[in-house]
Amino acid sequence: MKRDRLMKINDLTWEIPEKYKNCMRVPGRMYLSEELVDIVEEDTYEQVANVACLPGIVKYSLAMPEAHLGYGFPIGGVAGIDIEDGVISPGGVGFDINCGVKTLKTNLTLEDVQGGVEELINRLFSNIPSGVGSESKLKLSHDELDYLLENGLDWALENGYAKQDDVIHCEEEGCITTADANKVSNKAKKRGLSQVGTLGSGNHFLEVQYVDEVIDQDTAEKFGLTKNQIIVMIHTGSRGFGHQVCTDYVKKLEKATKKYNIDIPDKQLACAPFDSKEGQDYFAAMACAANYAWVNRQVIASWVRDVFHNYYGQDTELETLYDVAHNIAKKETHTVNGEKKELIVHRKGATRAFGPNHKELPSSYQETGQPVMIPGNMGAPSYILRGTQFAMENTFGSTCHGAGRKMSRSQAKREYWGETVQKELSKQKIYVKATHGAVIAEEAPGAYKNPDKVVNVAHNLGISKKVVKLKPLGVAKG
DNA sequence: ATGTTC
Repeated sequence: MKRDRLMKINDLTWEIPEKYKNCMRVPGRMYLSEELVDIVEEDTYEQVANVACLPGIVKYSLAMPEAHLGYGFPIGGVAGIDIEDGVISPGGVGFDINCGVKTLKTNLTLEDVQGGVEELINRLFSNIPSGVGSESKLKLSHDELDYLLENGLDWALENGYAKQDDVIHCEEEGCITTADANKVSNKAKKRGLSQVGTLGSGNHFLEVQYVDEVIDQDTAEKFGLTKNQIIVMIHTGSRGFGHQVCTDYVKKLEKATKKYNIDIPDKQLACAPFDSKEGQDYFAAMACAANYAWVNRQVIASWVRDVFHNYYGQDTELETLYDVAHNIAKKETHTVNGEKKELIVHRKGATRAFGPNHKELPSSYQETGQPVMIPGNMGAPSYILRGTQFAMENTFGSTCHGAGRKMSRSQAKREYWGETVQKELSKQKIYVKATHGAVIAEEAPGAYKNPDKVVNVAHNLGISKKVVKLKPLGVAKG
């Protein structure tokens, strides 16, 4: 990245001045270490500046420490936009609407699973469909799907896939109530009918981990986390359903951008006034995809429970720590220049990180702030952090969602061979089971930035604070 | 991310 256009605010905060582009309404703000500044692509910097041109954006166009190139908005991008005179943009949510992480904490320890991880992962792999276009054991009728889209986790509760505790420990309690299934195309619904309870492909995974290090003892206790405890992380989203919703609405909002004479520097920032018919239709359809993803992760969690119960006994506990979205636009109230404002907060490859005493958090997390899950890569640690007041004041309550790619998928496939990567991971006692070698090559640890360095920026800055460090034992991938 | 090229 060209440093001459960046203004250094402090060691971890960099600003793109408002005057960099004529259309910018606010400055850009990127949270990066010196080292990360050097590896962020020039185009990512441009994307942060472009987002600053959107009508209604307040404070800053933000980029979290993992920032890299995305569709229109950067991955790791956060934008708070005034709902009264601002826009909503599908590019600020991403194609995989409500891609996110659900974390289950077990009552098993490292000792309990030693020697059995390979068998456990194989069982998880064969019980939870994965891969591109994978189909579920669960087939829904059109009416059932419509109900699921508008009711989210309540559908899972009523159909025996969830407990009340799962609903409480899920962002938004697993349902954006303004979802309207009439705003979703039949094409999207057709793709969605057979994919509830499927993992998908790419960076999606199901990982068995253990708590390697307790960093914040007090919060770890409140989260119910202890050293050597076995943890399961589920990373997936709304599959072909959400992808189709995004595709449909990018086209509709490209037209709306022209209709409402909105001047944008990049076609991929297609948007509509939040308050317009097009904006509200997208928001109602996006909510359906968000609800779909919460149900998807919950159904997978339910099958994960079945596998553990069969393998380790019926009394094995797998409680939800939390389920959090990292590709979503949410209606939230934040303080802007001393005034409370209703915003549509776009988080794209960014995790919500609400701090203590936030009314939207369950009572169990009022004191600590919400749990934040940041996966690393197949061969590296993941972290559980907590949300902070600093995040509320500086990032609309957001932090990074992962380490961020360092290499494109195609480049990774040129650099790595799946089976070689698998063998190297095996030497580190990490068992990987995938549909084919290409996915392992694309997801090779070397294709990602060092997660410790990215998480440390978030931690040192204070937009989330480390609670425990997790190490992978085995992973099932699509 | 994605029935990986409308």
